[in-house]
Amino acid sequence: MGSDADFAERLRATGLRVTKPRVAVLAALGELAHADTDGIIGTVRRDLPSVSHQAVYDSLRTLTDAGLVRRIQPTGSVARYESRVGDNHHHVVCRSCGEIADVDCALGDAPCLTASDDSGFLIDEAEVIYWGLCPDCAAARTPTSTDLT
Amino acid sequence: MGSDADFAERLRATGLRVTKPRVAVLAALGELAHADTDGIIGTVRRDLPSVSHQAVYDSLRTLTDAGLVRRIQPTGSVARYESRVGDNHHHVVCRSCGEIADVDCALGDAPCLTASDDSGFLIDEAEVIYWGLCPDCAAARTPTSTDLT
DNA sequence: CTTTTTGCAAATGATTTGCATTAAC
DNA sequence: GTTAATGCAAATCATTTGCAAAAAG
Repeated sequence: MGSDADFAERLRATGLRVTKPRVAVLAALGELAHADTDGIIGTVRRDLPSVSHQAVYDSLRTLTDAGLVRRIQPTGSVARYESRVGDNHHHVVCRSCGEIADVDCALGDAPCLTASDDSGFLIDEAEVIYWGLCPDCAAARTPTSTDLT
Repeated sequence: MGSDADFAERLRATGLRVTKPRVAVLAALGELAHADTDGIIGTVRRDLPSVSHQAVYDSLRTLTDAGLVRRIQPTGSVARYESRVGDNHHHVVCRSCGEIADVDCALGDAPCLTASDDSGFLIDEAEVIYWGLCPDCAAARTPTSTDLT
């Protein structure tokens, strides 16, 4: 889903300079679902062995600010990134192993944007995290009993 | 909303030992809406000048694990805590100043728990963060134009 | 050529760890 | 009395900062 030339184009279209680390980060996010910085650096270094930690951090911040990448940080986890499709999707996080998967909100385009009392805030986005157990961790436990251990 | 004796009782009811830091942390969370560790320590030290950083961290973890306190961590923010009422409420976070307010989800008791595709996860909680601008920050900007600056 | 980005190293800041002392039960 | 929690200091880990060298437009 995207060649390097493709990523370069996307960067240019956003008004960003095309640099190797940035392209490599976009490529890495194309393969890794919800990678943390470590995973991203690892993958980026496959193509670009010499990238520094900070080049990746900087690329991530730039890309995030530009809206090409989305940053999420489930409570108790390090920052994770995903290539943002612009669609309105949310995440399921496994309480046990930290695995993350995408989910589309059942409510369509602007889920939950209707807070019953918004305290006067101008809300522009609703971010939803579903907490639970991934299939593997659920299977490892007794599905109905020992859940609170 | 809760005297120290009250907090002690709640701790006992949960099977936790009643210690000064824990009571003080609960008391602090009773006054502070969505405090970060720093704020909590500050408030706790008003009553208990000698508490250590770590006693508070430990209390917070214990209380969080026990379910008496809820930990939230909006992307790009430090961990924040709130006394958890057990009700299903969510949060609005100001992109500009970081202010947090509570909101009740318009959908009632189990909002958004219906993910269209749960990837096989056993979901037990939906955490919603509404991003936007608090009244003050919204007023500081032109409500409708310069929002993307 | 000019401006932005990289890379390096060191700094920061939140959170955790291990262990002796102390307090709760 | 036992067991668990505190306090202390040092460690860890993600992330940021400052500045010279290198690369992009």
